[in-house]
Amino acid sequence: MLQAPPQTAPTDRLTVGVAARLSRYLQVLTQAKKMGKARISSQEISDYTNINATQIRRDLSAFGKFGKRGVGYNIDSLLGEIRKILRTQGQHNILLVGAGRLGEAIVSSPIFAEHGIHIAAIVDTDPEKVGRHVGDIGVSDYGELGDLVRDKNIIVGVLAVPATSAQQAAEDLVDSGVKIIFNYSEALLDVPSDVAVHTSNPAVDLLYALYFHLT
Amino acid sequence: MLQAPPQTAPTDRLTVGVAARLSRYLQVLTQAKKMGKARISSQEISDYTNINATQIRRDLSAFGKFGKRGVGYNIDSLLGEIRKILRTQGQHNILLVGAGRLGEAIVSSPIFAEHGIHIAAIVDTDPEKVGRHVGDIGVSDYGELGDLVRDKNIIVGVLAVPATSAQQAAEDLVDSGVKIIFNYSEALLDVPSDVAVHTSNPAVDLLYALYFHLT
DNA sequence: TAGATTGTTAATCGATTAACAATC
DNA sequence: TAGATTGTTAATCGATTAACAATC
Repeated sequence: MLQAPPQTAPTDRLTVGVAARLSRYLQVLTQAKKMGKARISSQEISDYTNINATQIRRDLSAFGKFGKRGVGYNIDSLLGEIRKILRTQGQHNILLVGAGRLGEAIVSSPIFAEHGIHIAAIVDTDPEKVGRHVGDIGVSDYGELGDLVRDKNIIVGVLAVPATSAQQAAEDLVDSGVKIIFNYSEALLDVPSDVAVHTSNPAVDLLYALYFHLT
Repeated sequence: MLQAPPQTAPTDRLTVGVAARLSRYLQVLTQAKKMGKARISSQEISDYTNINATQIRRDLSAFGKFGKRGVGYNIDSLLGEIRKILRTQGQHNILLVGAGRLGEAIVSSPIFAEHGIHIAAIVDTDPEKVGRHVGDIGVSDYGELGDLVRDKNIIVGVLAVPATSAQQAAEDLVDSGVKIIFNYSEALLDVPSDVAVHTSNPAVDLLYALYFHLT
């Protein structure tokens, strides 16, 4: 069987599955590093992600030989390699809509900063909340949403608002030019087809986890 | 439920993928019903979930002919069918560890109640928080965790605590007999192999969404 | 060396997609 | 009827897994 050229170009666009898995490896490596580990094996990553260890080695070896046989992967260098593959080296500015309990919980999480995601602005409609600080960031009036998106070079809008306000907020983000929306509300959003909506729904995950472990 | 079993046996255990997708359909249907809709097409479900419409029809038709050609699916009846398939009709009791901002946000979300998941108890180590109410539920002292798990028939523990406390809380849940842990912290948890850990990590999803829409 | 773990192959299984007849 | 959408098939693609030589 005639084979294609030995090194097929891995610089092509990743599949959704590969990008999702690489992101999870990144998170495990970040945490393992914080715990003081210097090396990690594919089996350890598998234990934390429930992704098959062979699949992990396969994913990584498609981009290079990052591991050492008999030893495992160096956490620092693997972090760098995956960041290169995902091109998430730069800073990404996001705007948070909603300074309630969920919004506060999101801002206070170290996860975003660890991955180069910068919460550049927070807006809320409640006059009581405008001017207050959540973490390091002052809460702006909701009416400034459009200006903030332009001035702060916002590329992602994160919705941490009640379901009843989510559609309106999504429309205002879209009108300001935001093309990626992260929806933490339970609402279904109608947006133009060139806008990507990711709805993050922990309760849905829980439901399916229940199915699996109760039967 | 006097229905004769179809020829192929769909009473077998579902695959992980099917169970996860059915859970997402359930969430979309629940929301669409709240919005006053009575019917929905596979294409509409596809728009909200980013799951291919053919895949949705295929998933559903494996369990019966729930739709009407030219019309779509009746939301109420499809909700009932999927709940039957996932066997999530009953009440499931969960215990929440941590009454901070994230814990409060979780309790105040209507999603859990909508899917028959009952937050039966909340514990926290902070004496300031013990005795207070979060939503309808009083906060108990962390030391009562074991008793609460037994008395309230808890099957799932939800961790909404800082990463530094997560491992200890996981161990205490495991010692009390809990076999399903939902981890909203960024910590990596080491638990016995018969305990299932689901880590829900919005920032990781965001990271991979960024890869897809920035390139 | 002896043990451990990667990198890789090959086989299988499930997901995805286009297409379209059936039928509401 | 005419338009819409399901249910289903068939082809293809990606994920999963076991196995194991290479090699640290």
